[in-house]
Amino acid sequence: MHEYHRRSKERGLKITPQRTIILEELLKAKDHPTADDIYRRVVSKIPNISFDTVNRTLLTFSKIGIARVVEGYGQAKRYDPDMDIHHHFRCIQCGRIIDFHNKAYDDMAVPEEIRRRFTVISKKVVLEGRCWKCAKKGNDRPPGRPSPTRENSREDS
Amino acid sequence: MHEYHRRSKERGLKITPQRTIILEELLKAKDHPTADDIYRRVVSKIPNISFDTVNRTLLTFSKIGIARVVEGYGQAKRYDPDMDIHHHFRCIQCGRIIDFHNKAYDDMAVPEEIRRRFTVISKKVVLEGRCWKCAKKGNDRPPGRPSPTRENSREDS
DNA sequence: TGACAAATAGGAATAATTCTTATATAAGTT
DNA sequence: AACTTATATAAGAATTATTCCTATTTGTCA
Repeated sequence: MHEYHRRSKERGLKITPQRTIILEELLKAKDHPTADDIYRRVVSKIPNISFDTVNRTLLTFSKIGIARVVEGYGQAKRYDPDMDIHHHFRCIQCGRIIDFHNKAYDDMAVPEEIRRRFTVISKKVVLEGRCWKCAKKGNDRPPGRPSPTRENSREDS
Repeated sequence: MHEYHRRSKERGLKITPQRTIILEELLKAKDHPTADDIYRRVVSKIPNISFDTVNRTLLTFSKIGIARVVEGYGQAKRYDPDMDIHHHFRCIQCGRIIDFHNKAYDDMAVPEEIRRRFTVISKKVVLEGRCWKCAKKGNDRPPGRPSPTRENSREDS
């Protein structure tokens, strides 16, 4: 929240009630909400807010570094308010993304070859496989369509 | 190609000329093409193929394990025919994804905590930052819209 | 308070993906 | 080689996600 004010001023961005409430909702989120998810949560507080504003604002947040877009696979963008280093496990069946922390992963060095050519800002390990729920269901069902965008449970993508 | 026949038979999938040509194009690709990219390449060989067939087929390939969908950030899905372990660098400005190999990364152990709860099938490190081209341009331009879906150069996303 | 750049709402437009349905075809069986 | 049938296809409609356009409003700073 403090970062929000600091970086906004730094970039000449205005503090609007819409942005503030969108940020509050995002920070509150324990999942990795889509723009549409946030829109639904925010619209109850600012009934006439437009989807475009929510979407634009989330992109703005990711540009100024107070949220990030997490990796997806062609579905809707998903945002993550946790800017600390952490890693992801992704279920190839339902699309759920689960955060985890691991010191060894945090400490991995960036290869010289890469550092020479690029400016590396962040680093993360992505593991893929099946979550306990999908493994239980049996892997006979096609891993086709990832989980629905709406109505998400805990520890969700 | 052999895997294609083996796994198709295993799953009761048919070998159709469309699928074969789509696979050939995918294997030929040195970038990470979108379904639309592949469609454009294939349509010159099978003029009346439908986009839907290409899209469906690519999804099928990723299900039977002869291609994979690479991480994106809300843009079109991108496919990768390289099933061997490798890692990605992604430019937050232009969206370009660059493959690289690194033995130390390949050898990282999967944390016990994760192995207990999930079935891990693949593992990869994703680095993010700016590529040399975007770093040169100066980072004044908003990192907003990622690179265009079309007209991609080499070493592209 | 006044000026003005930036942000917003609302709806239109575009992109990406998937669905529906009628038809065609690969692959196994005779 | 013909038969059978589950699977795949084309074509276009429909859905979902995202962005653009424009008139209007609103923070911010002098």
